[in-house]
Amino acid sequence: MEKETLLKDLGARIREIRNKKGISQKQLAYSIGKDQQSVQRLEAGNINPTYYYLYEIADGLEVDLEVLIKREGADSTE
Amino acid sequence: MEKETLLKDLGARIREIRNKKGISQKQLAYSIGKDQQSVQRLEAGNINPTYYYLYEIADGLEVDLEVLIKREGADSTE
DNA sequence: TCCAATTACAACGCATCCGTTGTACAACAT
DNA sequence: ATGTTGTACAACGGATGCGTTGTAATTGGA
Repeated sequence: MEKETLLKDLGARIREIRNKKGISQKQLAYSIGKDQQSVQRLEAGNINPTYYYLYEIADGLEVDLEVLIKREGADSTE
Repeated sequence: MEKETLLKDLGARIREIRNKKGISQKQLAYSIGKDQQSVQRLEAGNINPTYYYLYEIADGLEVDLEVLIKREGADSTE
């Protein structure tokens, strides 16, 4: 799996969950002490977030970290 | 959850899985193109690894990324 | 005793994260 | 037309990731 694809997929999952919750990038960002622009870059797949950053996002979205991580059809040997 | 605690827990899980597989830090590191020292710092909880780094580690350990992430007794609202 | 393997810790340095500011554009309401 | 909200893109800069080198302590085998 290519790094760029991996990050874009992650961003897409985060965006999907956020939209499902009906909150804006700004609301999510502020709820965890960040800026709208930071969330935008994350969702766009432009950054490779740290573990703690992911933990904060999961917290802001009120989901378990695994939910952000889980890729459907994932295969550990790919 | 404190950042330091979170990283130490993550490192401990990675070490546990690696030991269960019976491979050394050096073997794991080399299998994913890294150095023993990098893995040592990760397991010690001294770094806050990126998403892609975790992905590589999971690959080297031949487990799903969720396995590294999953914390027993985890609560998204904590 | 000598040597290899494993793990740990510290320092250097380049690349990257990510907080922040500024800006822009579309959709919508007043 | 003006203001508001949501989203996107770029640049700056301090902080940190992490690859690398060097070193050292421990364990165990020849």
